[in-house]
Amino acid sequence: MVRVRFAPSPTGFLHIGGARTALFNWMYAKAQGGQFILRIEDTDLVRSKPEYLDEIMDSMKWLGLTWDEFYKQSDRFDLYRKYADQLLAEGKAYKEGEAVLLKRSLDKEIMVDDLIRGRISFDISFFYKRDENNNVVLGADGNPVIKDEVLLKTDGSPSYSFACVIDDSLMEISHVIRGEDHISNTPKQIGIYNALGFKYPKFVHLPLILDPEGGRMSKRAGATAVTEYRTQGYLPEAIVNYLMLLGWSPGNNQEKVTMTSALKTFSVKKINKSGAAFSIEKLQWLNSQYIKEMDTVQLAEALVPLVAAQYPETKIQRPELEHMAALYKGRMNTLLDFLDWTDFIFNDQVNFEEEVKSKHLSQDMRKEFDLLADRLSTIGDFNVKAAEETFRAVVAELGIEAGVLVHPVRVALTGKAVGPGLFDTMVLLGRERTVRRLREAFK
RNA sequence: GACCCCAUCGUCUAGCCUGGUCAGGACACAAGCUUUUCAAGCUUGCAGCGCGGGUUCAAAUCCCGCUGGGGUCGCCA
Repeated sequence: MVRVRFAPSPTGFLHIGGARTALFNWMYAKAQGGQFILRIEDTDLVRSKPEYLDEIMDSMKWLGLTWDEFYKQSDRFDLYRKYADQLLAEGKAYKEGEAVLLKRSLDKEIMVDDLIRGRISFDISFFYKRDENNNVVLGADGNPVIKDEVLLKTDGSPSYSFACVIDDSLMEISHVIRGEDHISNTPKQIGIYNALGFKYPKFVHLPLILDPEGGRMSKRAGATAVTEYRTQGYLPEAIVNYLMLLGWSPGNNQEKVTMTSALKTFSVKKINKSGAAFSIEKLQWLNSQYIKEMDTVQLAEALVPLVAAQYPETKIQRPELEHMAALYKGRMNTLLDFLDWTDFIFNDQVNFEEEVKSKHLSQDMRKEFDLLADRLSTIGDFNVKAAEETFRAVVAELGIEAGVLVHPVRVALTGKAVGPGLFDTMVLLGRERTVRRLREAFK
């Protein structure tokens, strides 16, 4: 039975890199018919915060990464203490003040078998104690001093490695899938497995996500927390799709992948070894693809909270929102883009971009606008077809090219030089506001 | 610095294991088509095996070195 775990520590928001680690674990569990465990590593009593825990769980649920079992290390301190006492009794550990340290065995080298990297061997010098200048500290006998691993800290809480090894063993984790930054921790943990007499799980170290320049992922490089992407209007499906492509490929030149099809081919051995730079452009493209495919009703539903946050007083109702969603869904990269496109509908006053206004409305077209407004006021049903026929008739009557009138009218109605078809826009705005904005354009 | 990992278009990647198919796809970028505008869509284009040695009839693919990038070196996780 495959059993994997994601083990975040609640000392910050769920990071996009952490989300990918969780995703790969989750996918492996699902692909193998196994179980996915969420284990909260809150052994740092000072830095762990309940609000971060809530945020991590919310983000995971939002991404669809649901878990089969849940544990918190802070509930298990007695257990770690018990094993520390056992090692103490066996003479495999010793006390230093209140802390408990592991006596290191003096193996010449330590092997770690990694499912995607093969065998990694560590030089024993990895465990040498070093001073602030990184020079190896020598003991009285002239040999290097080995730095022993802390098992229990002075405050009684377990060290990361100790709790991790005990939990992975007791929870019967079959595959430890984690970031590459843990490779160097693995030989230390191997020592703990050996002392405890526990079997090793299989290790899988994922390549790290790099910033767009290939450097270390940091706040400066853009959004790092999953919640930030959420508030910026990215869909969970798009994020999940993008993240799975970072270090793994479904083959067959697929980019947009459904989870169902991804799970059919997902395998740990096909995961890349090299780090992957995060590209916001590709995420945006995927997001736009998912938005375009979204059902209009569903899209409108997703837009409701954004609209409510931006326009708490709005009287715009659901049918109209759906109409807007249908018209703009082809031009959104993120849900947030919707608000930029549609501000002219929510606001009484049109917000003109100066450049656009001077380009399209500097020439006085009062006469043409008034004529159009007159005709639009008198047609029966104000629909797209009727608006277009009326518009074409006015243009013909004035003896001008359609384009001469189209652009200024769009700017007068929306404040923008670009957007969906003009007649769709008119109908969306409604006759009353369309006519009013035409009449007031040159006042 | 020490130890460890890694290396295909600017970016994500297929191909590498089991050497021999013009090194394939996607994002971005550029051009064209379409069009009342901008997007979208469709078509086309640009662009890559880090360097140096081997092994071999043949190397992106196997081996070694170099260089470059990343990670770790806490009583943080």
